[in-house]
Amino acid sequence: MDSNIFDKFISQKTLFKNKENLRHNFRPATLPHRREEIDKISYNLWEALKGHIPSNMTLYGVTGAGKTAVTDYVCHHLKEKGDSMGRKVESIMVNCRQIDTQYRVLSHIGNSLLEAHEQDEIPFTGWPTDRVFNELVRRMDRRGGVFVIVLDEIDHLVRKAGDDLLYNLTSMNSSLKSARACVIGISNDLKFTDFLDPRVRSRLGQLDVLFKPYDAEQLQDILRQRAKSGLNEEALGSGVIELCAALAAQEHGDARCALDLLRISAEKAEQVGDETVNQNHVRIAQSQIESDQMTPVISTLPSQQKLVLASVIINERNGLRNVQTGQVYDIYRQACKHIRQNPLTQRRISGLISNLDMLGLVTAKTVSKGRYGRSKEINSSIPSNIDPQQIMTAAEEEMGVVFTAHYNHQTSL
DNA sequence: TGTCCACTGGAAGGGAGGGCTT
DNA sequence: AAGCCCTCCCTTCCAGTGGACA
Repeated sequence: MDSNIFDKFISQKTLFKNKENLRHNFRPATLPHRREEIDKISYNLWEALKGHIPSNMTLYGVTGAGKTAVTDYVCHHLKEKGDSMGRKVESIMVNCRQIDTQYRVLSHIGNSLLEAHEQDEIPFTGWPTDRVFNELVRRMDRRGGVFVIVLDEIDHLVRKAGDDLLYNLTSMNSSLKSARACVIGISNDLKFTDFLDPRVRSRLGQLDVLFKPYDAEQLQDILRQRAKSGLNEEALGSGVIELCAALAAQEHGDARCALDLLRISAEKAEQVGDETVNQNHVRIAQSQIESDQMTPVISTLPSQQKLVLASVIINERNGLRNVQTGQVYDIYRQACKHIRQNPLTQRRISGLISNLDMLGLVTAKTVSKGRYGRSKEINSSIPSNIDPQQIMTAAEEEMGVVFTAHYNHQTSL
């Protein structure tokens, strides 16, 4: 009889009741330890159900402190209540890390307001921004009701593109005729408002909500709640929840990290055919998460960034720690020479290093060495099993591809 | 106390590549 | 086709800087 490669999975006993419940973007029926924050936000958004404009809000807190989850949760309830009361309330969530220019945020919101039968999407480029804005206003007015615009990771956008978007969005109500809008900004950075124009700052900061990081015990509660609906009862070994919580508490109380740990630990246990998850699986999961997070980030890096990263690692593998920008630049230039590419300027490399720092691939601390100048102290955060030579080869291949494509293009003319 | 190093980081702007409008 | 617009990647220019050293 023919066997299918998937057959063994079908007959395999699973440890999960519902794996989705263990994902961080799953919305559970209750959110433990966030009563106060939920109350604050929902009290404000209650205005929307009365047909008034809620205050704009800014939510602060470290990653995995529940900002996004709470907002999503409250908005979901708001919509539900609005529907039952016959009030039109809509929330639109935009992640400003992925959608990170004014134009793109406006067009994203505008396109999310398209009715199913409509086809006139705002193009991803080509229009003047004010036209996109006017189109958005027109679409919101056509729908009517109150719109809650949630800008997640807003600090990222402000740093990159300035505060024009926030200026426009927070003064939107003067352009709207029948609809109303309020803005909720979510930020990991308490001080991002320093970058804002005072007018924008006062309009956006009408109501601030601070999310404290979860402590280990709170993380345990969260994990227990999710495990109850996500895992089979007998699947959970002793001390697993505690260990996941403790490890995540070290990561500044990141609930997202705790949930990932638990889920992947269970996957690991399942893969090797164990009937319960134990602490060993958690350790394995932890190291997998670390390298899993890193690899796709590195591979999607632009080729020049790859070269810079490789230069940092090469320095480090030669026993140099706390390398300065100039030293990285030297190695980078040699690398360019090696693969026959023109090096970029040091100013640009300095910027690319800061970029790598933001991505968490290196740490770059500006330090002053007095008479010997001011520079960055750079160290890589790359696990030792990643080979800088591979990164360089990848960069080289990409540049080669670009070159060939360019060359073919030229000759075909 | 002033100098000076090795940068940092902001600003302005160019040019290529994508697209829209007229 | 010409004239715009937006984004990305990059260069050039330059003022600013923390702290060791003379």
